[in-house]
Amino acid sequence: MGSMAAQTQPKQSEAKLLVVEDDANILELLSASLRFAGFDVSTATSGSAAVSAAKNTTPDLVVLDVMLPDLDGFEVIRLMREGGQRTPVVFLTARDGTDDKIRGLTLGGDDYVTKPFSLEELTARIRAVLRRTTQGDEEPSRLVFADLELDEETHEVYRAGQRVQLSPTEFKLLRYLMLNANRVLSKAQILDHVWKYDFRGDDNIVESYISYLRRKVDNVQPRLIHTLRGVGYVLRKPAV
Amino acid sequence: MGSMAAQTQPKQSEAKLLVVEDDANILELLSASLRFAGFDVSTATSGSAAVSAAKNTTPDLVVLDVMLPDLDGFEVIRLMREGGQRTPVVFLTARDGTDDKIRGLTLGGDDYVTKPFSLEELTARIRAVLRRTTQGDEEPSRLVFADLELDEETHEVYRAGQRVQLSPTEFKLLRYLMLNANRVLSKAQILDHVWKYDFRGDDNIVESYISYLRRKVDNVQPRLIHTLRGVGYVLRKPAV
DNA sequence: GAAAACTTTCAGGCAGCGTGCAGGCAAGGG
DNA sequence: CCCTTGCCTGCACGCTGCCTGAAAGTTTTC
Repeated sequence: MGSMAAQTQPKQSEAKLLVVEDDANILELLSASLRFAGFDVSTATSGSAAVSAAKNTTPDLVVLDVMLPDLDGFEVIRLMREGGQRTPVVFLTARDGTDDKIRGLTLGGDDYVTKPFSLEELTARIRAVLRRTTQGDEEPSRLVFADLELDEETHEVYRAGQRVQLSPTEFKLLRYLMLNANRVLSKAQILDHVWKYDFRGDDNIVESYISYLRRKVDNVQPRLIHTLRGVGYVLRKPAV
Repeated sequence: MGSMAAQTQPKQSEAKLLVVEDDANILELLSASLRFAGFDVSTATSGSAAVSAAKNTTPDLVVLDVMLPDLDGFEVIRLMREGGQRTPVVFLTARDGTDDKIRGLTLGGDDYVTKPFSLEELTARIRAVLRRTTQGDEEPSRLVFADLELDEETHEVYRAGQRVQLSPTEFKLLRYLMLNANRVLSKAQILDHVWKYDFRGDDNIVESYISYLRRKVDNVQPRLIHTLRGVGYVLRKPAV
């Protein structure tokens, strides 16, 4: 019969997140999708609200917009840490990389993502930070499906033991497919998760990247990337 | 005598739906058939009515036309969620994919269906979203009848253990037959459920697709798809 | 600041699919 | 037994969705 039990959720460890963001649209986008990804999400829309929320709910990680109406993100963190909390942070920043303060963040185990970002980018960073800071129960950084291997830390990809070079978008797409192996993904879903949220292009770009991936990663038997005409794509082992 | 108790309804969990649609014809079509499919349906014909209806009846899922006279669908959702409701949504949208806002709909477990749609398409999406968002009591995604198996998530179909490839319409038709196993379905009924509601064609297309299905899926003993001359078709195990 | 790598769009081509038609066959009634 | 009616299915046509090469546009690298 069919393969097997669950393949339940693309879920991650059920960690508690605090998401701090003043733009209502982006906040909604983030909380909806992070919740769906299996996190326990609470929210705040200002710096001061964030500080007290962090005190009460003791999140495992904070997703924090740098630009806030009252305090800026760095102030928020300073206050939290004065209060004794060492919660790791993933910052959301605007693209003006001139901001020196961002540098040096990765030293403390924190990280940042620049707006606009894709959800795959953000969740990958969140997972990576949690992996680093949650010592003990090693969340593995290596995804494996059939003879396909992808290492989230080193960004290395192997098919049938052979190293394959992927561009950033190709990598993100493949990771998304692997995290959702055996689940059919529509082009709309792929666009929503792998491309930046402000992308205004059409579905065809997904077709293009599927084509690139096939050439680089799926050019041997058995084929793993399958098209379901009118429905979407799926990563799976061929019929029994 | 006869087979047995019930085989009651093609019922899904008796979930409460709120259907929001301003076109009276379509609203009637939807509420009638969703009710028949076993849902507990309430309706609204404007955005503001929808918001307050949602507050009062706390539906398990909202079917929401994007184009409404007062607020648009996105505003409705925004207001509902500001009110603390996390109800999942299936949007009904026009086909002109140019609508930027469509992006991001698949993120929180929500989904959308483009007009014109078939009732099978819509109910399948509703079931899928409920399955995903109702954690806990796993509604199975696999329909089984005799040695026929159909997986709604992966779109895989097996007959007697053998994998069978179906086109989208073939798949929808088979799903409809399986959801209504042991119930006689007229060609008109099939046309109404499996084909888009604006289809203006001939009954003969149902005959054609039944023929395709027989060839692909019913070419072994015992035959499961039966013709009732002058009445319709039925999926059932041969006489005792 | 030039070159290389990467992303995005465009367009041609192809295969799978949906639909209508028509000839043939089977069932049922007179 | 023949005629009628309803159903089955092969065929053909046109359309849609998908794939991919190439070019244009953008970002990164050196």
